Amino acid sequence: MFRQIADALREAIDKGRYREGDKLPSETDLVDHFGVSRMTVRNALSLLQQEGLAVSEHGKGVFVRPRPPVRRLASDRFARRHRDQGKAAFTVEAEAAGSRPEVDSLEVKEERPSQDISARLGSPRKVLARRRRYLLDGRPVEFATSYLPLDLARNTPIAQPNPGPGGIYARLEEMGHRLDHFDEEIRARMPSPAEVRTLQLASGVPVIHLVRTAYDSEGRPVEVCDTVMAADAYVLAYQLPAN
Amino acid sequence: MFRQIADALREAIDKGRYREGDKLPSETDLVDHFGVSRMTVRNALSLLQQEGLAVSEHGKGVFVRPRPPVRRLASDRFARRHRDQGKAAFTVEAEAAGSRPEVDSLEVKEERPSQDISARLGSPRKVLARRRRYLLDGRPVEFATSYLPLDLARNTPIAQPNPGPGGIYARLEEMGHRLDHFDEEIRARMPSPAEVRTLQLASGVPVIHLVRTAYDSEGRPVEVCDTVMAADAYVLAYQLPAN
DNA sequence: CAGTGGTCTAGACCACTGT
DNA sequence: CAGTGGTCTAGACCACTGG
Repeated sequence: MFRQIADALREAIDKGRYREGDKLPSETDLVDHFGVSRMTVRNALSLLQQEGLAVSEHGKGVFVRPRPPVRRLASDRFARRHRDQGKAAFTVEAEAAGSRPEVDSLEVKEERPSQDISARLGSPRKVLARRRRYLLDGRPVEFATSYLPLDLARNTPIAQPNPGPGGIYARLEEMGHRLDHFDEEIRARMPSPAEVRTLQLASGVPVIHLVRTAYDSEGRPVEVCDTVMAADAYVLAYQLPAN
Repeated sequence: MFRQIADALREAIDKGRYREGDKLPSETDLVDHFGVSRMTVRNALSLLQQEGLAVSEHGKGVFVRPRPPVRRLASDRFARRHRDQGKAAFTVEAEAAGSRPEVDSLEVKEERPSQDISARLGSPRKVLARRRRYLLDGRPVEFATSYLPLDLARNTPIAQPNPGPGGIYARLEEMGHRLDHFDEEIRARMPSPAEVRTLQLASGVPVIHLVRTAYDSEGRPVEVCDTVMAADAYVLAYQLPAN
């Protein structure tokens, strides 16, 4: 029964009878309309939320989930030519798209690396960790941590909260680590409770987990950036040569 | 209360007191242990399932979700050098990884393209659609549809269920469409009910939606491949040049 | 068969929202 | 304040699993 109710609502949403942001019938309405108990109705609404089709707001109602504008990450976003500006890439790009960018909870620390990070960076004893959260129009969309071998980053502008124009990649190149290429690994999964909090994720929204490793021209890994993104806010775009 | 129960179980899982595939305490056990009603316990277990930490099996119990082996898709997987074999790339690679590959529900049809596909392919009136499902060790992991402009694919080996060694990309190149590059777009979201069925997805498992467009050396889009993957079965890997 | 999870009921009280 | 969703109870019957 609760599946039938969910199907009915899903179809109504698909057919446009309810649009993004519209309020669905209240639980009481559905109880009356379908002649079932409230738990059954709640079960149906819960299904739609798990599918990412609806969000509930306490005291207000259940709404068709609005599709936020997505941020497109192009595969050339770290190309050197995009780096000679005074502002961070995120800021430039967000303003170009007409959004209000913010960077938040910036934290720079020396740490002992996790096993995974350590392996990717060639087993340094300690690393510099740069954490920050990105927001668009007040909405958190991404939480990222950069790790650099401490022997490379200590007492450099990279250890400062604001590393200066062009970001840490520009600083690395100034320090003689000409960047050669980046490896990116992409996974998708449901968020942990902590991630739900920091990214203010609605239920039914997965995260994209991206781990990028930057290599210098000698093949040494110089940075690993671990990024968790709200999946409904991003499209990742890559261009691959046919050979 | 149900959050506390979920927290307790989550912590026990994180700390390894329950391992992958282990059975969690039954609902009755939890009711007795925490002194709450069954709905409260079910609420807690449902949370863990939404997080992708647990799966329930009717009549058996609730189990810590096993992490299946992931398939790594490298960004050079369509490089020409990987194409001169007799078998499909999926098959070769799966066997190398020690898995048993299968391809399933193969279907080749002429269709009118959706608006999105049409735009990507330069607005052909009709397209050839090649649908197929991929399985590893009996488990569905990916459902893919390739679309090609019909004027390009009609009456060619591409319109056959088995297009021959090297797949449709090899055939396209034989037909004079030398491939130049691919664009890939990646999104993650929760699956539709239909996708849950065809990929046999557990709750709490998102899908990765990948749309790849192949361009020939004249810049013409010659194929769009729309792929939906079980997110717990894949890591996508890309290599980006620093310039 | 006993034990498990799946569904549903009927009712209660609470917390949040907007008027 | 009325209307909304959030949580919880106590109980019932069902469907599936395994011995």
